[in-house]
Amino acid sequence: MPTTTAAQRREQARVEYDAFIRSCPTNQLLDRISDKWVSLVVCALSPGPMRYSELSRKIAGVSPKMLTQTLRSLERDGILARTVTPAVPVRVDYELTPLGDSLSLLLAGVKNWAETHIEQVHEARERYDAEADG
Amino acid sequence: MPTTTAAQRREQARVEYDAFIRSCPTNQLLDRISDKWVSLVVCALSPGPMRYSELSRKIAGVSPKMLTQTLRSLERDGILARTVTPAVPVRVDYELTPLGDSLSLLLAGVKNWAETHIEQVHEARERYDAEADG
DNA sequence: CTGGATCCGAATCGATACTG
DNA sequence: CAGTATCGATTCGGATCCAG
Repeated sequence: MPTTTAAQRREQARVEYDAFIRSCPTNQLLDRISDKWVSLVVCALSPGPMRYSELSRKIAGVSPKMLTQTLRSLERDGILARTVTPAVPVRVDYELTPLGDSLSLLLAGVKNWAETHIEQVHEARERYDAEADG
Repeated sequence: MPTTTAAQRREQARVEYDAFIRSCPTNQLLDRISDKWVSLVVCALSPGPMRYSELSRKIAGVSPKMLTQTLRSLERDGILARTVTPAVPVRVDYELTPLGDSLSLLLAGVKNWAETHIEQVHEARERYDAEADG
């Protein structure tokens, strides 16, 4: 007789669903842009190219580790291009690709929605929290 | 002389920047919709109301804890409404509010971008990984 | 200047068991 | 049916040190 039934079946469902989710383009994209630093980097780069140290200063609170990590993954995804200029102090520039520009446009849409509706969200929160108090 | 300099200054910058980020509506929204389950719940609910157990089944891999947590925060933000019908087995329905509908529209836009561009991302990844190999 | 490697603490997720 | 409480596992992010 089976020592596992419900647990195994649920585990199975979880794995399958996980695969489904990961294969969904929307979720892949959400996973990507949801990263805390991604939108900031894309936003920072949208006016034009920037050096590593410039980004590091503009984004302020980011650690070298996270900045590099973010930059690398965005480069891998074709969102931005990395250009190394071999000099005595090495110079590295980051620049949005056309795909990156397109993404920054989408982000602008998100930003627009956020600015239009965030107040409603805040009001809803206050109502909700007020009820919780009473 | 100070034993802390760079670290302290960065810490300070981090705190300030953190405040800036959190006050930014776009980031607030991104934080919200980036949650693994949020988009799934909104998507599941967009055709119409659903009961807790229906959601639980439709979203499959979610644990009760995460489902409740997601539902609660969405309710707090005015994205969905929770309706309790006192009966012998209690009945609870969840339904998108107008704000939630609006959000699901935005999500549709995101989905559209994702489906249009995800292939480019995949191609970029393959190129990148191929270079890494060689 | 531009990062890579490592360690560690915090936060988060998920499974399980239990309640009304 | 609709959750809540708890605990363990995992993951993430930051600090630090080091290298090209």
